Amino acid sequence: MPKRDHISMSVVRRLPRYYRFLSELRDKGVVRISSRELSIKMGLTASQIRQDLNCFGGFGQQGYGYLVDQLQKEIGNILGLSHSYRAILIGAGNLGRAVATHMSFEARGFTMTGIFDKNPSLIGGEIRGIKVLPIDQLESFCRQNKPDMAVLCVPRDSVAQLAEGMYALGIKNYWNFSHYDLTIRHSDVIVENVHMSDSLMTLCYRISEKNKD
Amino acid sequence: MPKRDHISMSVVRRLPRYYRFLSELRDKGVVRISSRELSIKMGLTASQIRQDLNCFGGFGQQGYGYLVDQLQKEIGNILGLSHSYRAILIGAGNLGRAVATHMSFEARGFTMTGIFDKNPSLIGGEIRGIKVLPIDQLESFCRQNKPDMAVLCVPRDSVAQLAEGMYALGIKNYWNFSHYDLTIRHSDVIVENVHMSDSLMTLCYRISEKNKD
DNA sequence: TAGATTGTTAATCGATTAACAATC
DNA sequence: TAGATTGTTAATCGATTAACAATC
Repeated sequence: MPKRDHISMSVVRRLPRYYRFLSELRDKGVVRISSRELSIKMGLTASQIRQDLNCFGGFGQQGYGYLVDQLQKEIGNILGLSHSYRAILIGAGNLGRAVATHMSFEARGFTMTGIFDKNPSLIGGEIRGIKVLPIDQLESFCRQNKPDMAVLCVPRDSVAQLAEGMYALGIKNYWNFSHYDLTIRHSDVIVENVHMSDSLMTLCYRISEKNKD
Repeated sequence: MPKRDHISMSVVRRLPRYYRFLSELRDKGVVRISSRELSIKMGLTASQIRQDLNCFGGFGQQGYGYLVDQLQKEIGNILGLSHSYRAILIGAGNLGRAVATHMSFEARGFTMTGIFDKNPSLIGGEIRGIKVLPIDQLESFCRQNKPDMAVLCVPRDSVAQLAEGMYALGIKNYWNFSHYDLTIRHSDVIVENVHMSDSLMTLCYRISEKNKD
């Protein structure tokens, strides 16, 4: 389906945003949109939108624009959201719980299949209908369920070693919230590091710059 | 202090990451580092690091490198982390609690001064020693305490209207977790939208691409 | 057909990298 | 002084924007 065989990361990082805007338009019942109208809503140029979409295919109709519903679905497919990759959560504290309950994994290509913690007071509890298991059951769980991805909501000091072990159990993909830039030297590993506090510091910078004037 | 008067956003977005890496090195007791060594750790080029830093000043010593402790402090100052902007949290649910407890606001230029919710079962509770107040006390609180920034952890449908009201109460800066791209037309407003699920979708894309081969 | 808007190529702009002179 | 490494300029690369022919 892709017209080009390699897509630049800056385009990829814009796809989820296109997906969100189109989903919202579709929910509002908007049938058709031109690159120009969309560009105004999203704060991009019409050129860029057409350029981006054309990395993957010609989804529009000349003289008419794009069908919102169809384009939203196409981008969902490009993102692979109809997959159902098996995810597990490591760390059922405040942050883990928030991530597990706030993200609709199902709508984003994943199913949550297991939750683990080492804190006895959390073990046995339930999050979204899934029991929190002790971390020492991780190995047998992985053998049985072969999860595709792990959400890491553990303290920063434990994450490197933990990921090491999980890689040995066959987990190759990580969504990492641990405030530590996880890098794994294996070429088949994908890590998405999320650093919420980077965004807070950037906000601090921008406020400070503004206040200088 | 800045050598150039306008700094590109791509440089700004890298500053928190420099800050984190340097903090870690300092904590490990590393005294001195060259752009080349740092570039290897961070996965950047040495050129880029020198270029980035020189937007703000000559922090290094030719023939020697950079003093880790000093450079970390300089970047902290550039980011404005020694400020103590007054922040409030709107929405004390799962996500709000996680954000409030997981971010050390104090180390990032902010102090948490108030927490608000409309859910009676949350009101009166405490998060990090701060009482959760009913949202209808927001107005009087703002008059008294003049918060600089609001962390928005509310459902996506309520955020636009809420922010509208908060702007009227004098709040100009927003850290928005509400799954909605908040845009406010006033020129003195700064919004940092955080979309964690964008990162999840990007991960889904990358996994799907990898699995194609 | 005329009007609109895409898909795509070409031009521009900005960000990254390379190179090297300055200097510790 | 020689060696190392910065600060800075110049070259390259890639991403964004502009323009326009294709076509619905």
